Amino acid sequence: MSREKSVDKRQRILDAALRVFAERGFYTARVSEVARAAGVADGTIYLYFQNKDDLLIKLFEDRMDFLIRRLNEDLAEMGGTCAERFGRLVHLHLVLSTEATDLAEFITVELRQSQKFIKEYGNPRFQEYLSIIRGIIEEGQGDGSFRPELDARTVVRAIFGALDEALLALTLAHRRGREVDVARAASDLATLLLGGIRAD
Amino acid sequence: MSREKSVDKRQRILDAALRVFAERGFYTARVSEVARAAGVADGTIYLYFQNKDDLLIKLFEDRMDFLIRRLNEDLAEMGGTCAERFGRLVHLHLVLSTEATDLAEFITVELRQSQKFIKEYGNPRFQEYLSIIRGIIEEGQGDGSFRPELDARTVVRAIFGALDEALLALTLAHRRGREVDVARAASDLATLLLGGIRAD
Amino acid sequence: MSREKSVDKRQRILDAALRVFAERGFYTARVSEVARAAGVADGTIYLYFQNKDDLLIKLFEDRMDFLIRRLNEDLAEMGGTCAERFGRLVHLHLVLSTEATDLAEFITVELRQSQKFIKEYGNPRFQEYLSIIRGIIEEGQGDGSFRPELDARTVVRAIFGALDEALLALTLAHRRGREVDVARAASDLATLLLGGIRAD
Amino acid sequence: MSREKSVDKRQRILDAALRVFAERGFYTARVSEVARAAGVADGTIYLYFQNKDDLLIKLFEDRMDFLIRRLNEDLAEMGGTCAERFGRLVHLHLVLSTEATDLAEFITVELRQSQKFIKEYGNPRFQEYLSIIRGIIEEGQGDGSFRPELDARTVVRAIFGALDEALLALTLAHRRGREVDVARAASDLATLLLGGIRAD
DNA sequence: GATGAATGAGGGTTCATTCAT
DNA sequence: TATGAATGAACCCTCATTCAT
Repeated sequence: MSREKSVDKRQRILDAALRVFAERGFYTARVSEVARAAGVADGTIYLYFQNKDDLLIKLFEDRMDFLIRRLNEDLAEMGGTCAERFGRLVHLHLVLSTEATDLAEFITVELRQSQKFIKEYGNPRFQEYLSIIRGIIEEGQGDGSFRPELDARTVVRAIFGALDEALLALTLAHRRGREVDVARAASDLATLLLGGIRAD
Repeated sequence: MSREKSVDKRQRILDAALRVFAERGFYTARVSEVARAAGVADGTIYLYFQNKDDLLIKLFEDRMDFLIRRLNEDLAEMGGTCAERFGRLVHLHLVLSTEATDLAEFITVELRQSQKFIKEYGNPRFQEYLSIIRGIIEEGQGDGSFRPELDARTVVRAIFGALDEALLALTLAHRRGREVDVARAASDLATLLLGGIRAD
Repeated sequence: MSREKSVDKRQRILDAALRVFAERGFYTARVSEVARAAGVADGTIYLYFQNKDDLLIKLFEDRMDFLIRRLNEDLAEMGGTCAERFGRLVHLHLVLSTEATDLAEFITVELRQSQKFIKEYGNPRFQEYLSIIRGIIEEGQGDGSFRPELDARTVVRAIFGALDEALLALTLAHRRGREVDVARAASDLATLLLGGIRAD
Repeated sequence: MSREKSVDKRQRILDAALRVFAERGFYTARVSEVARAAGVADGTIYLYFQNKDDLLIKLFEDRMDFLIRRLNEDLAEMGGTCAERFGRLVHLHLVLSTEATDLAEFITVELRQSQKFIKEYGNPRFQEYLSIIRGIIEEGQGDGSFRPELDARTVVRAIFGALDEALLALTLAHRRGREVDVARAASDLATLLLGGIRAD
């Protein structure tokens, strides 16, 4: 089987794992469920991943890489003020709730879950995501548009928390079939957070 | 055995579960570990709780009740403006990172974890906690000190997210033995969030 | 459950393991087969033994202890010359083929099998069994009834090999329902081996 | 690929299997390990052997054929008395411990292992090897140099047992890097066994 | 109530074997 | 022939839960 197809199969397993983990949660999900969802045999998963934990880690890395790349590309091509870029970031984050519901649920619910992520694994991709936010904040502080006296790390962490929780709320609402006005939520959230960081 | 002692034992199990779940995570933790930590036999846990899930739910309710009561009492006796009360709330939330580290870790990490909480269980205590924040926001919007055009629900959710994430960051930092300036963080966070919601 | 009964259950598992391992071989045997043969649940085995390997080791130790004790007691009370004692030892070894067929098959087939026994585990009980034979040989060399120029270790090893192989042959014959004249075989074997070690 | 090369590959697999089975034991060894050691793909093994069991059987036959042929040729060209031929046989058996360590370990450890060999498979090559020993014994009994009253089958079996155990002991000692005096051991063993079978 | 030995369903993982290339 | 990715049956072991004491 060609390298092409192998990459394909690995990706299919990751895609399936995303769906299954989002639906059932990592610990509740069965490896055999992921296999079935991917259309492969149970054993095949172990050709591409060391074990169930490794699948979680690799899935997390894969999707964070995707989000980080998408965010970087989008912000790179838009230009604009820090405030505008910040608003764009908020929008891009929240829009996952409807455009990539599984991913949104996976990120919001599973990110904190495992000791492996938060403690042992260290989670560099998460740090990278935070550093994108931080970049905007510090740029704004540098050009005088954002309040300089606030500790950027605290601010960034708070902003991510606000985004993440909002995303969770929107995602669950969307899952339950409720109408979700992502644009409005993004607008409100951007207003709120910008109000807090903007220099007078 | 008297009612007194039974209540005692139930509480001992809850306390042990908090420690063990904070340390190991709900799914990774073993019922026998909770039993050992509580100084009771494995079977005893099932005299007070239906099963492991029920233990998690009851623990969550128990600690949220504690937090809610503490918060309500503290806010009730302090009086002051909405902004002052909001600042107090932020401080009380973050101070858990050093004064109740296990609880902080449990809340921040386990709260999102189980589908049972978020979807099936519905999680009324969490809603109650949110409603305390909401009360302050709406009161502030009512008396003109807070910006009225923001959707209170979105704001509340974002604020909780910011608090929760900040608490997580502080808790993990504390766990790793790093010096943590809770007061500073609380001050920064209050400034940030108040800046966002305060009327001009 | 009392200590008494636990010991009982542990022994029941060992007895069952002996039967199953003799019948099926260690690697081919399933833990669940041992459990069924012992009349316990699969998991119960793991209350008394760390894992399948440990069960094998403990079984080996248990039965070797039994054989060693039996041999020592029997030889202790019989007295007699070294040659007579040697003849008795041969008889006691071979009689296992009909009086403890499972044990005979287990010892002859499984003793050499596992790396764990021969290499890693080191196998002190086996050494102890050899030392009983060695004691007789060296005593005989000491009192001039056995040839002193032979290296006792080589002799002992060869004697054990002869006994073991003879036991295997008798056991398999017995298993196949053939008439087995253990006394004759023991007599021939004793004659043969004594002829080799006896001083002229 | 020519017949020549195929035979080559079959032999390479057998050689690899000998090494791997000696090192790891049949049940612990993986087919993929044999394949890697042979420098072929896993599937290739199944072009030459029906399955893992068959590989073991064929390997056993191959090496026993080798031993039997070597023994027959060596004994045929040496001539001499039965006692001398017997001494030669002992030496040839034990010398495997240093000149063909893997083979020695394979024979001594794996020969008894599988029920398949002892019960189902019946093991004609092993019988053939025994019959060589038996030939010498019976010839000696016929010409009056060996004691005629001993049952040849019992004697042969005992002799093989002694040889086999001695070979195992020497092989393991050699594996552990200890100095092994094969000639001395062979001499002692021949003396011992001849003393037992020789007519007075 | 309290115990903890016993249970046994269930799941992650392995690995002999197959078969499309 | 040869390959090695893919398969999936099988098995060891765990651990939440029960229940006789």
